[in-house]
Amino acid sequence: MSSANSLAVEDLGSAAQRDRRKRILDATIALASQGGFDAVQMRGVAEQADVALGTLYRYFPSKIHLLVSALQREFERSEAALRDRPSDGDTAADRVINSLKRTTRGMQSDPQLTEALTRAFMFADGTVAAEIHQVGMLLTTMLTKAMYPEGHDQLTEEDVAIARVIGDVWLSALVGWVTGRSTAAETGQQIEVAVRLLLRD
Amino acid sequence: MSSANSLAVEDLGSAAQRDRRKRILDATIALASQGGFDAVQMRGVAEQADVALGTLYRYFPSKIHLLVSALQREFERSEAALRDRPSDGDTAADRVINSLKRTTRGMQSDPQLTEALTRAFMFADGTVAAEIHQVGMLLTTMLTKAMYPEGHDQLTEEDVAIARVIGDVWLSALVGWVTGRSTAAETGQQIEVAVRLLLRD
DNA sequence: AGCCAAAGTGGAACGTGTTCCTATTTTAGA
DNA sequence: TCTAAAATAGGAACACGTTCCACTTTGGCT
Repeated sequence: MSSANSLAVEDLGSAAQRDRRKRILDATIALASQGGFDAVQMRGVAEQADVALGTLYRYFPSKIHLLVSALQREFERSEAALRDRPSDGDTAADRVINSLKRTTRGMQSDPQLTEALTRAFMFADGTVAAEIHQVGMLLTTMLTKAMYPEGHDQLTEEDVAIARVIGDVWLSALVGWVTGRSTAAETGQQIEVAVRLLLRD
Repeated sequence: MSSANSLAVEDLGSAAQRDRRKRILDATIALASQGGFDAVQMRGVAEQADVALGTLYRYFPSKIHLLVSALQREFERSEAALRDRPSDGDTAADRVINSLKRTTRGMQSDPQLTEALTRAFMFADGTVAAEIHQVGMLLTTMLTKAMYPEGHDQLTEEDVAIARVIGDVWLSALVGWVTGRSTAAETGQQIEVAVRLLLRD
């Protein structure tokens, strides 16, 4: 730990380090928004974040780590937005569909960024397991909260399994859209069909 | 078309061209089996296939195209095997689970190859849409045949939707396994749970 | 204040996917 | 059989992710 009296699980280091990390992720997202995965070039990120290339690699050991970390930050924002203003609807299916469509719409409003982050996520190998796991947890949380907006003492195994399946379909649909294999409308349709199959109240 | 009396939809060219193509895909699969995605290096494939680098790129415009084409060929073999000897079982769910587990087991017996092909598939962009679509069709065919082994006059939209969702989950599970985020057992479990949720007879 | 380890800088260098070019070989058609 | 076009060989060159190194700056401790 960098400071003896810190109790945080994640040690984010000094203020200067937090600042560098933020600048790097900001630069990453700016470049990704502009030109997608290919436009995120390590030399470019370093320059735009005003950091040496070696420093960039000290913070993020690969381009994939960098992009998945950016995804994590963005996703946390989405989840927070959903927490602030949950989707309403009469049935669990409606609420889940609404939540996913809102999130999807948000991502589709910045296609290049979404392309960059999604490609990185799908390409990530075992060395990025920690970050990937974080994102998966966020997604599951998001979905089960939509299923049980009041909160629930304990989720059944089936609840979690359903959330996981929905998450898988959502990711596949997103990949299809990102890689230009399906339209935004088809993506929405795909998600809706899957959710209605899985959550027939 | 290269020959006036060919009626095939896919023009495979002269015998020499078919042979080159086969050699290239053989070399690709050999290298992938041995060392996975990273071991498939374009110079190495060219050398092992006894073909110039430029020729390799004439046949397959990128490493991703190359690997997805290899996946397609392998997948056609799997589908044919399943067609020859369909999985039996009392319910649609049982047959689908058996089919997927057989296929999955086959892939898991060559982890490096599977890693290479799966990563390529997930990373593919719109320029590979044609090949990707082929693979998707094969998968859907495989699943609907397991659902209705006797054949069916016409599949309902729901049938196709279910097959698609199952395919998505299967791919996600495979990616999880390939990237070292889940074990073979978890992968099988994940598929089984999804199928039973979707196909409750 | 002075010291030392850690962090950062700047940039060279390497590997691999991809492009490009010229010379040679193969193939199809007159 | 001869010729023009297409395909292939062989390899240089380029781009970008990644590694490495020598040097400088920063920050905490005595």
